[in-house]
Amino acid sequence: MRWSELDSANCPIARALSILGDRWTLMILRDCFFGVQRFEGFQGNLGISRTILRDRLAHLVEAGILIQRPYQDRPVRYDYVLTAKGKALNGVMLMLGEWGRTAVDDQPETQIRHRHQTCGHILTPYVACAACGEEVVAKDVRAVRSL
Amino acid sequence: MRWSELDSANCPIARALSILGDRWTLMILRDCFFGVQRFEGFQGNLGISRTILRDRLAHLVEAGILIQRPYQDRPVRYDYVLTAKGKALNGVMLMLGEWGRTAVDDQPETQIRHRHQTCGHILTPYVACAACGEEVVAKDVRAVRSL
DNA sequence: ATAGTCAGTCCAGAAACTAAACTTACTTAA
DNA sequence: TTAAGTAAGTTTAGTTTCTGGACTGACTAT
Repeated sequence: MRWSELDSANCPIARALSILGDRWTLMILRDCFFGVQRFEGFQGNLGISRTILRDRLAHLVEAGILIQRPYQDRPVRYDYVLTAKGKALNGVMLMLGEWGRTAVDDQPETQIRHRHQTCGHILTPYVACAACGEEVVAKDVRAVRSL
Repeated sequence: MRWSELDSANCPIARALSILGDRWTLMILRDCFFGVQRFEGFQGNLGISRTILRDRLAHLVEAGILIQRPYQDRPVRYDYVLTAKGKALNGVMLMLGEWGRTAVDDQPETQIRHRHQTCGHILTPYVACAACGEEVVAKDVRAVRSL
Protein backbone atom coordinates (compact mmCIF):
# COMPACT_ATOMS: atom_id res chain seq x y z
CA MET A 1 0.00 0.00 0.00
CA ARG A 2 1.21 3.42 -0.90
CA TRP A 3 1.55 5.72 2.10
CA SER A 4 -0.66 8.26 0.31
CA GLU A 5 -3.53 5.76 0.22
CA LEU A 6 -3.55 5.34 4.00
CA ASP A 7 -6.96 5.09 5.52
CA SER A 8 -7.19 8.31 7.46
CA ALA A 9 -10.99 8.14 7.62
CA ASN A 10 -11.51 8.38 11.35
CA CYS A 11 -8.15 8.71 12.98
CA PRO A 12 -7.22 12.36 13.43
CA ILE A 13 -3.52 11.50 13.72
CA ALA A 14 -3.59 9.71 10.38
CA ARG A 15 -5.40 12.72 8.93
CA ALA A 16 -2.77 15.07 10.21
CA LEU A 17 0.02 12.85 8.93
CA SER A 18 -1.59 12.51 5.51
CA ILE A 19 -0.68 16.18 5.13
CA LEU A 20 2.41 16.53 7.31
CA GLY A 21 3.94 13.09 7.38
CA ASP A 22 6.66 13.13 4.77
CA ARG A 23 10.35 13.81 5.08
CA TRP A 24 10.30 17.57 4.46
CA THR A 25 6.92 19.12 5.20
CA LEU A 26 7.39 19.55 8.95
CA MET A 27 10.88 20.98 8.39
CA ILE A 28 9.42 23.53 5.99
CA LEU A 29 6.79 24.44 8.58
CA ARG A 30 9.45 24.76 11.26
CA ASP A 31 11.11 27.36 9.05
CA CYS A 32 7.75 29.12 8.63
CA PHE A 33 7.44 29.41 12.42
CA PHE A 34 10.96 30.85 12.49
CA GLY A 35 9.93 33.51 9.98
CA VAL A 36 11.14 32.12 6.66
CA GLN A 37 8.72 33.11 3.89
CA ARG A 38 10.45 32.76 0.54
CA PHE A 39 11.40 29.94 -1.77
CA GLU A 40 15.12 30.68 -1.68
CA GLY A 41 14.93 30.97 2.10
CA PHE A 42 13.55 27.47 2.52
CA GLN A 43 15.83 26.05 -0.13
CA GLY A 44 18.99 27.57 1.27
CA ASN A 45 18.13 26.71 4.86
CA LEU A 46 17.14 23.12 4.32
CA GLY A 47 19.13 22.11 1.25
CA ILE A 48 15.98 20.48 -0.09
CA SER A 49 15.87 19.93 -3.84
CA ARG A 50 13.94 22.65 -5.67
CA THR A 51 11.54 20.23 -7.35
CA ILE A 52 10.41 18.79 -4.03
CA LEU A 53 10.24 22.19 -2.36
CA ARG A 54 7.93 23.40 -5.13
CA ASP A 55 5.75 20.33 -4.67
CA ARG A 56 5.58 20.59 -0.86
CA LEU A 57 4.80 24.31 -0.87
CA ALA A 58 2.03 23.71 -3.41
CA HIS A 59 0.56 20.98 -1.19
CA LEU A 60 0.71 23.20 1.90
CA VAL A 61 -1.05 25.99 0.00
CA GLU A 62 -3.64 23.55 -1.32
CA ALA A 63 -4.20 22.23 2.22
CA GLY A 64 -4.81 25.76 3.49
CA ILE A 65 -1.79 25.75 5.79
CA LEU A 66 0.12 28.42 3.88
CA ILE A 67 -1.08 31.20 1.61
CA GLN A 68 0.82 32.87 -1.17
CA ARG A 69 1.04 36.63 -0.72
CA PRO A 70 2.56 38.54 -3.65
CA TYR A 71 5.35 40.87 -2.57
CA GLN A 72 6.19 42.19 -6.06
CA ASP A 73 4.86 42.19 -9.65
CA ARG A 74 6.91 41.81 -12.82
CA PRO A 75 7.81 39.07 -12.15
CA VAL A 76 5.22 38.07 -9.55
CA ARG A 77 6.93 36.71 -6.46
CA TYR A 78 5.20 35.25 -3.45
CA ASP A 79 5.78 35.05 0.26
CA TYR A 80 4.51 31.84 1.79
CA VAL A 81 2.85 32.67 5.09
CA LEU A 82 1.07 30.61 7.72
CA THR A 83 -2.73 30.75 7.79
CA ALA A 84 -4.73 30.29 11.02
CA LYS A 85 -4.77 26.57 10.23
CA GLY A 86 -1.00 26.66 9.91
CA LYS A 87 -0.54 28.64 13.12
CA ALA A 88 -2.69 26.03 14.86
CA LEU A 89 0.27 23.69 14.39
CA ASN A 90 2.18 25.69 16.96
CA GLY A 91 1.35 23.20 19.70
CA VAL A 92 2.62 20.29 17.61
CA MET A 93 5.85 22.16 16.88
CA LEU A 94 6.42 23.07 20.51
CA MET A 95 5.88 19.52 21.73
CA LEU A 96 8.04 18.10 18.95
CA GLY A 97 10.81 20.51 19.93
CA GLU A 98 10.41 19.72 23.60
CA TRP A 99 10.74 16.02 22.88
CA GLY A 100 13.76 16.60 20.65
CA ARG A 101 15.37 18.72 23.34
CA THR A 102 14.77 16.45 26.32
CA ALA A 103 14.62 12.94 24.84
CA VAL A 104 17.23 13.03 22.09
CA ASP A 105 20.65 13.19 23.72
CA ASP A 106 23.58 15.32 22.40
CA GLN A 107 24.56 18.79 23.50
CA PRO A 108 21.49 20.35 25.15
CA GLU A 109 23.33 23.65 25.79
CA THR A 110 23.49 25.12 22.31
CA GLN A 111 19.84 24.84 21.58
CA ILE A 112 17.08 27.10 20.47
CA ARG A 113 14.44 27.73 23.11
CA HIS A 114 11.38 29.94 23.19
CA ARG A 115 10.44 32.77 25.49
CA HIS A 116 6.84 32.95 26.64
CA GLN A 117 6.17 36.65 26.10
CA THR A 118 3.17 36.83 28.44
CA CYS A 119 5.12 35.64 31.49
CA GLY A 120 8.68 36.35 30.41
CA HIS A 121 10.08 32.90 31.16
CA ILE A 122 11.91 30.44 28.91
CA LEU A 123 9.15 28.15 27.71
CA THR A 124 8.88 24.58 28.89
CA PRO A 125 5.70 23.42 27.18
CA TYR A 126 3.48 20.61 28.40
CA VAL A 127 0.08 19.29 27.34
CA ALA A 128 -2.88 20.07 29.57
CA CYS A 129 -6.54 19.03 29.62
CA ALA A 130 -9.02 21.79 28.76
CA ALA A 131 -11.57 20.34 31.18
CA CYS A 132 -9.45 20.18 34.34
CA GLY A 133 -6.30 22.14 33.48
CA GLU A 134 -4.02 19.36 34.71
CA GLU A 135 -1.00 18.03 32.84
CA VAL A 136 -1.89 15.04 30.67
CA VAL A 137 0.43 12.04 30.79
CA ALA A 138 0.27 8.86 28.67
CA LYS A 139 -1.09 6.57 31.41
CA ASP A 140 -4.09 8.83 32.09
CA VAL A 141 -5.57 8.78 28.59
CA ARG A 142 -7.74 6.07 27.04
CA ALA A 143 -8.93 6.07 23.45
CA VAL A 144 -12.70 6.19 23.00
CA ARG A 145 -14.87 6.37 19.93
CA SER A 146 -16.70 9.68 20.21
CA LEU A 147 -20.52 9.73 19.70
CA MET B 1 21.02 17.17 0.13
CA ARG B 2 19.69 13.92 1.44
CA TRP B 3 17.07 14.39 4.17
CA SER B 4 19.11 12.08 6.39
CA GLU B 5 22.06 14.48 6.26
CA LEU B 6 20.03 17.38 7.61
CA ASP B 7 21.85 19.54 10.07
CA SER B 8 20.00 18.83 13.28
CA ALA B 9 22.85 20.13 15.41
CA ASN B 10 21.06 22.72 17.45
CA CYS B 11 17.43 22.68 16.45
CA PRO B 12 15.43 20.34 18.66
CA ILE B 13 12.66 20.06 16.07
CA ALA B 14 15.16 18.93 13.43
CA ARG B 15 16.55 16.45 15.95
CA ALA B 16 13.11 15.04 16.61
CA LEU B 17 12.34 14.84 12.91
CA SER B 18 15.64 13.14 12.13
CA ILE B 19 14.13 10.19 13.99
CA LEU B 20 10.40 10.61 13.40
CA GLY B 21 10.17 12.51 10.15
CA ASP B 22 9.56 9.88 7.51
CA ARG B 23 6.37 8.61 5.97
CA TRP B 24 5.67 5.72 8.35
CA THR B 25 7.42 6.15 11.70
CA LEU B 26 4.78 8.33 13.34
CA MET B 27 2.02 6.03 12.08
CA ILE B 28 3.81 3.07 13.66
CA LEU B 29 4.08 5.02 16.91
CA ARG B 30 0.41 5.93 16.76
CA ASP B 31 -0.32 2.21 16.67
CA CYS B 32 2.00 1.69 19.65
CA PHE B 33 -0.02 4.23 21.65
CA PHE B 34 -3.16 2.35 20.65
CA GLY B 35 -1.68 -0.88 22.01
CA VAL B 36 -0.30 -2.61 18.92
CA GLN B 37 2.87 -4.50 19.80
CA ARG B 38 3.56 -7.09 17.13
CA PHE B 39 4.96 -7.12 13.63
CA GLU B 40 1.84 -8.57 12.06
CA GLY B 41 -0.28 -6.07 14.00
CA PHE B 42 1.51 -3.08 12.52
CA GLN B 43 1.69 -4.62 9.09
CA GLY B 44 -1.99 -5.53 8.93
CA ASN B 45 -3.14 -2.21 10.37
CA LEU B 46 -1.05 0.05 8.21
CA GLY B 47 -0.55 -1.96 5.03
CA ILE B 48 3.12 -0.95 5.12
CA SER B 49 5.50 -3.16 3.20
CA ARG B 50 7.26 -5.71 5.40
CA THR B 51 10.75 -4.62 4.38
CA ILE B 52 10.13 -1.05 5.45
CA LEU B 53 8.36 -2.08 8.65
CA ARG B 54 11.38 -4.15 9.63
CA ASP B 55 13.65 -1.22 8.93
CA ARG B 56 11.52 1.32 10.85
CA LEU B 57 11.09 -0.91 13.89
CA ALA B 58 14.85 -1.51 13.98
CA HIS B 59 15.45 2.25 13.88
CA LEU B 60 12.95 2.89 16.67
CA VAL B 61 14.61 0.22 18.81
CA GLU B 62 18.03 1.64 18.03
CA ALA B 63 16.82 5.13 18.95
CA GLY B 64 15.55 3.84 22.31
CA ILE B 65 11.91 4.62 21.56
CA LEU B 66 10.79 0.99 21.50
CA ILE B 67 12.24 -2.08 23.15
CA GLN B 68 11.89 -5.67 22.02
CA ARG B 69 10.40 -7.89 24.70
CA PRO B 70 10.40 -11.61 23.88
CA TYR B 71 6.98 -13.18 24.33
CA GLN B 72 7.98 -16.71 23.25
CA ASP B 73 11.06 -18.82 22.48
CA ARG B 74 11.44 -21.33 19.67
CA PRO B 75 11.17 -19.29 17.53
CA VAL B 76 11.95 -16.13 19.46
CA ARG B 77 9.21 -13.58 18.89
CA TYR B 78 9.20 -10.03 20.17
CA ASP B 79 6.67 -7.49 21.28
CA TYR B 80 7.66 -3.94 20.46
CA VAL B 81 6.80 -1.74 23.42
CA LEU B 82 7.23 1.96 24.14
CA THR B 83 10.08 2.97 26.45
CA ALA B 84 9.89 6.08 28.66
CA LYS B 85 11.41 7.98 25.76
CA GLY B 86 8.66 6.64 23.52
CA LYS B 87 5.91 7.45 26.00
CA ALA B 88 7.30 10.99 26.18
CA LEU B 89 5.94 11.39 22.66
CA ASN B 90 2.43 11.31 24.06
CA GLY B 91 2.18 15.11 23.97
CA VAL B 92 3.24 15.22 20.33
CA MET B 93 0.65 12.56 19.46
CA LEU B 94 -2.13 14.33 21.33
CA MET B 95 -1.42 17.68 19.68
CA LEU B 96 -1.08 16.07 16.26
CA GLY B 97 -4.45 14.38 16.77
CA GLU B 98 -6.04 17.57 18.02
CA TRP B 99 -4.85 19.45 14.95
CA GLY B 100 -6.05 16.66 12.67
CA ARG B 101 -9.42 16.67 14.36
CA THR B 102 -10.05 20.42 14.39
CA ALA B 103 -8.08 21.76 11.42
CA VAL B 104 -8.52 19.06 8.77
CA ASP B 105 -12.12 19.18 7.57
CA ASP B 106 -14.21 16.04 6.82
CA GLN B 107 -16.61 14.29 9.19
CA PRO B 108 -15.57 15.26 12.71
CA GLU B 109 -18.30 13.07 14.28
CA THR B 110 -16.92 9.59 13.70
CA GLN B 111 -13.56 10.20 15.28
CA ILE B 112 -11.46 8.66 17.96
CA ARG B 113 -11.09 10.81 21.06
CA HIS B 114 -9.41 10.27 24.39
CA ARG B 115 -10.82 10.26 27.87
CA HIS B 116 -8.77 11.95 30.57
CA GLN B 117 -8.98 9.33 33.31
CA THR B 118 -8.07 11.69 36.15
CA CYS B 119 -11.01 14.04 35.52
CA GLY B 120 -13.31 11.82 33.48
CA HIS B 121 -13.85 14.24 30.61
CA ILE B 122 -13.26 13.79 26.89
CA LEU B 123 -9.81 15.22 26.37
CA THR B 124 -9.28 18.48 24.53
CA PRO B 125 -5.53 18.95 24.83
CA TYR B 126 -3.73 22.29 24.68
CA VAL B 127 -0.15 23.37 25.25
CA ALA B 128 0.61 25.24 28.46
CA CYS B 129 3.68 27.00 29.88
CA ALA B 130 5.31 25.27 32.85
CA ALA B 131 6.27 28.62 34.34
CA CYS B 132 2.87 30.35 34.37
CA GLY B 133 0.40 27.56 33.55
CA GLU B 134 -1.30 29.61 30.84
CA GLU B 135 -2.15 28.34 27.36
CA VAL B 136 0.63 29.04 24.86
CA VAL B 137 -0.36 30.47 21.49
CA ALA B 138 1.86 31.15 18.48
CA LYS B 139 1.95 34.95 18.84
CA ASP B 140 3.25 34.77 22.43
CA VAL B 141 6.41 32.79 21.74
CA ARG B 142 9.74 34.10 20.43
CA ALA B 143 12.70 31.92 19.57
CA VAL B 144 15.83 32.57 21.62
CA ARG B 145 19.23 30.93 21.63
CA SER B 146 19.62 29.47 25.09
CA LEU B 147 22.92 30.13 26.94
C1' DA C 1 0.38 -35.13 7.52
C1' DT C 2 -1.49 -30.77 6.44
C1' DA C 3 -2.56 -26.34 7.25
C1' DG C 4 -1.84 -22.20 9.75
C1' DT C 5 0.88 -18.50 12.25
C1' DC C 6 4.44 -15.25 12.87
C1' DA C 7 8.38 -12.61 11.72
C1' DG C 8 10.97 -12.10 8.84
C1' DT C 9 14.10 -12.07 3.89
C1' DC C 10 14.65 -11.57 -1.19
C1' DC C 11 13.90 -9.59 -5.50
C1' DA C 12 12.11 -7.07 -9.55
C1' DG C 13 9.71 -3.20 -10.79
C1' DA C 14 7.66 1.35 -9.59
C1' DA C 15 7.74 5.68 -7.46
C1' DA C 16 10.03 9.40 -5.27
C1' DC C 17 13.94 12.27 -4.75
C1' DT C 18 18.42 14.67 -5.91
C1' DA C 19 21.68 17.51 -8.39
C1' DA C 20 22.73 20.39 -11.63
C1' DA C 21 21.80 22.97 -15.55
C1' DC C 22 18.54 25.89 -17.72
C1' DT C 23 14.64 29.54 -18.10
C1' DT C 24 12.10 33.79 -17.41
C1' DA C 25 11.71 38.26 -15.94
C1' DC C 26 13.38 41.39 -13.97
C1' DT C 27 17.20 44.93 -11.16
C1' DT C 28 21.65 46.95 -10.24
C1' DA C 29 26.51 48.21 -11.20
C1' DA C 30 30.27 49.12 -14.53
C1' DT D 1 24.38 48.61 -23.01
C1' DT D 2 26.50 44.85 -21.55
C1' DA D 3 27.28 41.98 -17.71
C1' DA D 4 26.23 40.14 -13.46
C1' DG D 5 22.89 39.20 -9.94
C1' DT D 6 18.35 37.73 -7.90
C1' DA D 7 14.30 35.06 -7.36
C1' DA D 8 11.39 31.39 -8.40
C1' DG D 9 10.85 28.29 -10.72
C1' DT D 10 11.25 23.90 -14.74
C1' DT D 11 13.66 20.05 -17.00
C1' DT D 12 16.26 16.00 -17.25
C1' DA D 13 18.97 12.08 -16.01
C1' DG D 14 20.45 9.23 -12.63
C1' DT D 15 20.03 7.41 -7.86
C1' DT D 16 17.63 5.91 -3.83
C1' DT D 17 13.78 4.26 -1.61
C1' DC D 18 9.58 1.77 -1.39
C1' DT D 19 6.14 -1.73 -2.83
C1' DG D 20 4.11 -6.27 -3.71
C1' DG D 21 4.48 -10.72 -3.80
C1' DA D 22 6.77 -14.95 -3.21
C1' DC D 23 9.56 -17.46 -0.18
C1' DT D 24 11.81 -19.24 4.39
C1' DG D 25 12.19 -21.16 9.00
C1' DA D 26 10.58 -22.55 13.21
C1' DC D 27 7.19 -23.63 15.22
C1' DT D 28 1.56 -24.98 16.79
C1' DA D 29 -3.06 -26.96 16.09
C1' DT D 30 -6.16 -30.28 13.96
